[in-house]
Amino acid sequence: MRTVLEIQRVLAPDVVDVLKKRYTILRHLRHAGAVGRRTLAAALGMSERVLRAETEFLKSQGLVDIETSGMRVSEAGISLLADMEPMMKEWFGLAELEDRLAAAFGLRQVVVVPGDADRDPLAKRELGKAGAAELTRAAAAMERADNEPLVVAITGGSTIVEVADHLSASQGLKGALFVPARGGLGERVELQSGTIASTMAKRTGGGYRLMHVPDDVGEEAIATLMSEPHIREVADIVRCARIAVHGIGEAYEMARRRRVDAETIQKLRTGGAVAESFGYYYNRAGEVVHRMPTVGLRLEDIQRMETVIAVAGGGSKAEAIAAVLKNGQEDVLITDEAAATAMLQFSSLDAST
Amino acid sequence: MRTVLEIQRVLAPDVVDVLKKRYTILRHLRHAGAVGRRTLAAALGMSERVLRAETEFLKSQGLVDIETSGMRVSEAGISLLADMEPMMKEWFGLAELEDRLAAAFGLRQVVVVPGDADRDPLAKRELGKAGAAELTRAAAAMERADNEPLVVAITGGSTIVEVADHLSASQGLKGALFVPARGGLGERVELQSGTIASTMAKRTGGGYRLMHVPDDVGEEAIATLMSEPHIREVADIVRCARIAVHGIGEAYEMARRRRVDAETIQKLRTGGAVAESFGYYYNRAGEVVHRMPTVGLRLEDIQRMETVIAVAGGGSKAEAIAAVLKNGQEDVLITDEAAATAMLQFSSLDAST
DNA sequence: AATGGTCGGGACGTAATCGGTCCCGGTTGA
DNA sequence: TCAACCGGGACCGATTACGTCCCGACCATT
Repeated sequence: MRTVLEIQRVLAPDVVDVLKKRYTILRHLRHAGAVGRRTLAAALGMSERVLRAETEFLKSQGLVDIETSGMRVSEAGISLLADMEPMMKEWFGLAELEDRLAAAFGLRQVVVVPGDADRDPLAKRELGKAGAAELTRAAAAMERADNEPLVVAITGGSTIVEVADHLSASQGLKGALFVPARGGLGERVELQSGTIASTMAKRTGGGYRLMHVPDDVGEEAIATLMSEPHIREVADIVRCARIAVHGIGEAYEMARRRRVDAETIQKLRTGGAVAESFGYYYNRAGEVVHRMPTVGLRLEDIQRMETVIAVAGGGSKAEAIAAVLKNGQEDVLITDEAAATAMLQFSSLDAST
Repeated sequence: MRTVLEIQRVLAPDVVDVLKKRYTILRHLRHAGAVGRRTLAAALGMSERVLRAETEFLKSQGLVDIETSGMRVSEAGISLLADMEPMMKEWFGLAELEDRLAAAFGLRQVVVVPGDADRDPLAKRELGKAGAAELTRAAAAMERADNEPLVVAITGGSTIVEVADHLSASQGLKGALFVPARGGLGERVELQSGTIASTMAKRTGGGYRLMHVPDDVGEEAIATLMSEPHIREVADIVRCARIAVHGIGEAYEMARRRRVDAETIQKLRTGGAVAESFGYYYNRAGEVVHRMPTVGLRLEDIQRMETVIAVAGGGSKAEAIAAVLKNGQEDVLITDEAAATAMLQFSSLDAST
């Protein structure tokens, strides 16, 4: 039997956010006493208008009193706040996880959604939603020349599909150009980066480019391909990408899905590969032990990038995520509660050995 | 300590509606099996588009599967539905109350909101919201000549203030003309019908007219006033009203608030007055025992009206509401759970004696 | 095999809402 | 006395919601 809250998370997923927002406002307001809209909005990092809408709502519910000197929480509001405190603790536990992860892996920002993507499809959707939100925000924050489209590099995987599905048209992403970070990597077509890039373009009203590169070609064939003008052109665009959104996979799982040859498997095994991202395989220390031979982004391109967003969750991926983050290209991580908890355990174990 | 649900009812009142809507869709869908959008929309009385948005959401949550033959509830949906059933019963209890009230008092439609307006301010707000929704719907359903504004007659009272506060601009009410149903009845200004009419006009973008009639004048003075062109003009407009929205009060309570003279009090007492509405006082049988002398709507005008909406709640008003409804001018009743339950008790008592 | 009805999905224009921004007159506290 | 801050009002572009119609696919009946 599910709880009321779980049912709501399925049937009306946004309410949790709304509740959290209003709770936060009430809390700050109780702490700050009589304070005005602009001051409060600045303190909470909200825009004046949305905070205004919220406070007007809270006023209409009789939870805050509005006086000429400012707003303050009413008796009813204080009582409600007290009743909410315990049930909010659970949700705000995530904020603490975020801070600890950001510190442990040197990230600019971390978002942790509740649940475990391994077991709960909802958690995966939440990952996608959060990823889409971060991408949108990152794009909005970029300074852009008018004539130059914002290039966003995308990898494949089911998690990134979720990100694509939660994107929508916005100012920041208007006219953005979505490109696959790397060429064909032998996935199913609906999980391939090209498919995802086109979805994103469609949903945001942007454009996209594809690299039509055959799978399973050798290093020398890549060199030949790169001299093709079509491929070359797209590859050049990809290297101008300012944002990248990528998933993270377990090394062997990815190798299996991509049907890599026995020789490579052996290489991964001797190298102790645990993680895959962007077609690179990493060991637990975050060192690259193998690189899929295909065109597109190289590690140094990723380093140059302004915002690299990793989206991956599920307890089973914790080790892989930690490994990739140790390599240290990422700026933003979107993950779930299960992975976050496990990652912190890994990282404290490493620190102690 | 409040329950999660009660907290939500305060902090996010709309979710209950959303939940109910989605639950209803799931339920009907489970019952109907594979069925299409249009068919389902017709069965549920929704527009095709909103049902589509909902089913797309339900699909995105994995609760329904969409096939070429139609939509059907998925395994996960069935399990969720089972979990929801008990918690929904509580909310759907209200639907049953609505049906019984409609049958008992011969009403076209009844809306029962949860709670007790006597004790819970939220219930009163819900009354206002439901009243505003019904008014909007009634207005939208009217056939209107282009050049003739839709006239809506309004009474006073705190409940109708709530209705006004929940109105917003809509197509149906565009250009509507709000008028006080009757002249000054000696209330506080913020509870007077004129004030409310102007609020409604402002919120909907419509117009309003006021009757500037002094309080406490005799019958003969009324006749004189009616010959005044200004008064006369507005009174004529009022009588063309096609919709009325009114509150219902307890007889003595209203008499007290309006500071009526001792003689009238005596008249009310001998007549057994229990209820007041539109300035008319009713006994338990629904007979008019007194009429406040002022200009505006007469009982026969109300009879002619296309839609008369009564909005009143609170257990203490149950008897008064029942009395007014027995007179039988009303088409639509908006009330709350406490009043609804008590009214049904009254009505069954009456039937048995 | 033909056909009429219903299916999901796509598209489009308009109404309504949201949200960023600025302004204003009043209040307050230094 | 005055500057800073207050709530409320207003405006406008961006975004969303929604009514409506169309299309090709599919199915059952003819």
